[in-house]
Amino acid sequence: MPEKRKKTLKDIARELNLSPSTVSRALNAYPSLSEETIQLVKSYAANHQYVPNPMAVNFRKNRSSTLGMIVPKMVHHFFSTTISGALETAKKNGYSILLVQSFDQLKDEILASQYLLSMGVDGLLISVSNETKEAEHLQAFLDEGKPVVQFDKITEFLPSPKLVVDDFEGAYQATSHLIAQGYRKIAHLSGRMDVKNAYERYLGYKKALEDQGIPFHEEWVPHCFDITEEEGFRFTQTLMQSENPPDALFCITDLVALGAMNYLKSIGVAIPQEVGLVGFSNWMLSEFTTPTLSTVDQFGEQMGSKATLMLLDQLKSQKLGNADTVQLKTQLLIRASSSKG
Amino acid sequence: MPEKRKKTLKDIARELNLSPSTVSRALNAYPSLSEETIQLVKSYAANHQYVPNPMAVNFRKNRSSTLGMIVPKMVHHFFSTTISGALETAKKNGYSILLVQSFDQLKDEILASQYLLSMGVDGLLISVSNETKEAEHLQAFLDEGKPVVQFDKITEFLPSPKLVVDDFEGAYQATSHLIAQGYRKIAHLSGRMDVKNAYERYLGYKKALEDQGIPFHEEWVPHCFDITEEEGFRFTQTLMQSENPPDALFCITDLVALGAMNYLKSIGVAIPQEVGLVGFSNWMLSEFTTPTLSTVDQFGEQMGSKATLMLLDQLKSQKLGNADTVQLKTQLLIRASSSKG
DNA sequence: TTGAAAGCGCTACCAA
DNA sequence: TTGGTAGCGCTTTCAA
Repeated sequence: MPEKRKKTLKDIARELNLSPSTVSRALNAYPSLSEETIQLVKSYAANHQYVPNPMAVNFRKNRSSTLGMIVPKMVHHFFSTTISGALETAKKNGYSILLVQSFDQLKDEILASQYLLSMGVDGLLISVSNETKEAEHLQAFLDEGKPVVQFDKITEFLPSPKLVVDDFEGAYQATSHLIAQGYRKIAHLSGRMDVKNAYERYLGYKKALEDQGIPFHEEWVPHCFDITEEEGFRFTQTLMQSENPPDALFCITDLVALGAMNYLKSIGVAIPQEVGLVGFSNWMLSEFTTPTLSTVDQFGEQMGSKATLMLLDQLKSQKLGNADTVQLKTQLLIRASSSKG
Repeated sequence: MPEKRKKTLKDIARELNLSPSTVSRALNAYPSLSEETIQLVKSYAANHQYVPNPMAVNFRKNRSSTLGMIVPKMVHHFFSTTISGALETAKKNGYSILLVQSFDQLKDEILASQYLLSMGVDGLLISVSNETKEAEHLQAFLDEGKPVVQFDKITEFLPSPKLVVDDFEGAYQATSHLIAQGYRKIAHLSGRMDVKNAYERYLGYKKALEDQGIPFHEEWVPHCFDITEEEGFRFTQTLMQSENPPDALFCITDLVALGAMNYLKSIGVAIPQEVGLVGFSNWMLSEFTTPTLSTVDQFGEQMGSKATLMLLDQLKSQKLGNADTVQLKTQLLIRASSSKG
């Protein structure tokens, strides 16, 4: 390799007959320097394409300028938008992001945490796995003085700031919309009740029914475990074949709604005329189904960005006590699958 | 913050009455040390949860253990699988990945390159934007002795190893499959002819027709510019309304095929009975359309992993001359949209 | 087989 | 307003 020796700060100091400290201060715009010196050094550095060695800076400042980020699975559309938002915001603030997937398994999440710690990240952004029911591995960050921000999928076992979507409200609105469209027998393809988001959506659904005086039937709330298209298909089949089939389905996520849609189409049920359908998360695919799928948008990009800012705030303030939960609003997107009129 | 002072290598040396160099050598399993000392140091380090400071190591070794990765857009399913594969492989080899998106714009790609360079990455993985017709900004990496590997979307303007999918062969197989199914009037919803992947697929399509003696009609090959569902819909409409409508469509990507499918369904054309349909890339959604969409899988995970290995190889060998192109096989996935029988 | 010590590039403290 | 200089934690020569 060409091995071009890079110019260092010391080189500049020598060439300019200044001390390294002065050059350093000039480059970092210290208040006490003369405007003259600052200009001299800055223009010289620019003209000789001096680039500070980031490794040296980080080493000296005892930080890595890197944030760890753990998500269940990055191929999930929502998480990829979340990551995208976090990356942009981190970059703008001089940080980079080290990304790891937990594949929704506690075991992998623990490994990921240890890995990030060993890589010396300055803080952690995490959306926990479905299996996470304790948080020792995350507490380890706090113990080292490294802030953590949880987003979307959170655990109460770790005292850190949390950023969530208002799942309850999103589900409430989705269900209310179905009611407003004239549906009365509304089922909910739910998730695991020990996963907070799923539980909140369930509660929002239930409350909406209650508030408009629609009876709630436990048997209309099957629980998906893996949250797949296949489960959506299968549970919808069971529901539709029961003696009292529903006339609308509110699904915990778009993928499940897609399964429901596919089953309904397979037996020739008209959507939305005979059965209404609403999903959750605004997956890319929901725009392109036939009919298009009504859903609840979670603003993933914004969430990733906001979570990063919350983490950077802690890094700046050097305070770790905060364990507040910030809620982001959702937005109901009404598309063809639930629009009778 | 609690500010727990971390144990350093020097601490261990003192506590064990050894010199720092010996401890360092023991931890890194140097050949010349006595087995005894190695064991002593290693177990002591483990018991006192010593973790080497990665910043110091990188600084000392004048590297960052970080690879830059530029992709057009990470929310695209193919790229997110690619990233996933790269992340895993990098991690296994002690490297992390710094990810940036170009949003398919040269301007952003240039900024991304400069950013990665300033962050001191050791090498670059890149899938170039549609706009990239020169490579000065990438040459800058080579000039600094940092290896580059291009994958999927490549430019010939940079002499670096390249990893691509055999687009020609994939398109050839897809088209041949349609012919084998009995379709004879096969259109191709193509892309920009100045983008290599699109051009190769176009050539594969054409060659397949030629080899089986099926006439080629230029007017059956509209060119998408943005590669969207909307374009798929619109161009299919134009084709189907022409005096000589095709009986099959091979689409440059699944999203375009989805648009085609949606148009065909909207006018009541039966898929695959009346019109056959094949996409490209195996987007997640292609499994879940009705009917399910035949497509060409590109093994994104494997591609990301392989590209990373190619980059690490160069890092190890310290040689930058190589500009070979490695081709990965594709796999035709035959699903309902093209299965008459 | 082990130790001593220099030094990677930068920042920040203490002086002047 | 500027300079001198120690030192971050580690690796790696050179010497023993």
